[in-house]
Amino acid sequence: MAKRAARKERTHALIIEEAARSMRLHGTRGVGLSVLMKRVGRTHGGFYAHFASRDELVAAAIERMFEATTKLIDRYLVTGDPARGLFDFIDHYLSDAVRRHPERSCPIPSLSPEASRMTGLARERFSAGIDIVHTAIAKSLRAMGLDDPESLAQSVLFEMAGAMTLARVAVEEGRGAELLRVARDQVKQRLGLDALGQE
Amino acid sequence: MAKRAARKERTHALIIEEAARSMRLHGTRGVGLSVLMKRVGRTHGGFYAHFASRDELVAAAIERMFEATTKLIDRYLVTGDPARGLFDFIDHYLSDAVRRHPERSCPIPSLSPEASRMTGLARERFSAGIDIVHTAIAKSLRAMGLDDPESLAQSVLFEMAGAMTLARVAVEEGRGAELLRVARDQVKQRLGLDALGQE
DNA sequence: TGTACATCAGTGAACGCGCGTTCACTGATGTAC
DNA sequence: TGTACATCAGTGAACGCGCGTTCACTGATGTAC
Repeated sequence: MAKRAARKERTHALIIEEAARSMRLHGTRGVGLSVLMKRVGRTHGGFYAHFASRDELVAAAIERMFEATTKLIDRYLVTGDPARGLFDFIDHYLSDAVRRHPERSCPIPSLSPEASRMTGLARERFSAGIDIVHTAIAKSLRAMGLDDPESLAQSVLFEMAGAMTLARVAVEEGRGAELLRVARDQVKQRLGLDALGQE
Repeated sequence: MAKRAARKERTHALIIEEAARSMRLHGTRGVGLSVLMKRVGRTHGGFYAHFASRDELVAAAIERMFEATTKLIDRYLVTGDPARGLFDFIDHYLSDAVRRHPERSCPIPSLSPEASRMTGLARERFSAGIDIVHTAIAKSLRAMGLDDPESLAQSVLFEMAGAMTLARVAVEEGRGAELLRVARDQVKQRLGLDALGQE
């Protein structure tokens, strides 16, 4: 049977899921365990049947966040035409939907400065997550035959991360969406991808 | 005389200064009023002779942080040759010293995601601060005769903000400095500034 | 299949702690005459 | 210049609150025979 084990596993996954969600939205310090466990439908004392400490949860949540980003990479950057894939990846990564929903988007634009203040496993996982994105972009650029794909990929990732971060800060209505449009155009243009948009 | 007023003014400035320092280092939520007032050499109850609330201090500190950035802009981007000024601005903004000392650097790479979660004055000031940097870069690009300086300036600011943020996350020794070198080269290259480096 | 006991995910109350904020008080500074 | 009173930046203790963590307990699930 293992009915108990199955329920525990489900609870465990739900806690991580909810942490990944609300920490991207409010920052890693922005959610209390009490609220979090209530959202999962459990009482907050039960948390310690799953994690030894809050820090351990943060590390688990970061891992979970990058799994979502990895899925995105798999969708756009692993198979198919590299130029077309990268074009679509950029459109997705810098979409207005992503701007409005950090809770289900790549953690890099929402949590990087916090990550730079972390230590141990959480920090390492975040850093490793960034490397995964960089490597995937570099691979596409190399397949496209571009010069120095490693450096160019870094540059592109910097711009995309910065663009989403700053687009989220904009207060004026429509300004965030406008900044993202600029970023998409600029990134595509310098990768020679702008012609693809006219098909 | 106004000896009392002078002392109050000094204390007020010290509180903002220390807040601007430690909030860039640890995040706006990363410093308590008690520790902060101790660093200023006062007891923490005295805080409320200067600010109505902690939020008010955050707004004041953000204003202070951008004053430092504005000074940087004045130094590099207002007078003199625009290309040379921008070249030096990029070198400074993306220097390894800045990476190692967020406490005395531009708040954009260290606090933007937090800013996107703020409301009211603090949020508006942060957003206005970003605009100041963007406008200054755009002005230089226009003076250099580049196409669509507004969009290009956004793109460059995105990349610089993202580069510094991610360089600070890197764990491996020397990796952060390396990422910044890449970013400086890439930004200069796409602005046609790389030739200036050989003088 | 039925009974007796063991396990352990989850409950819910309590813990100490640091937080932002309040407040009665102090004593140096400032004002009035 | 001297005296009496007012001001108020700063003190230091206390406040309620939410935090992460602990713990005695429960009762459904699992195991042994």
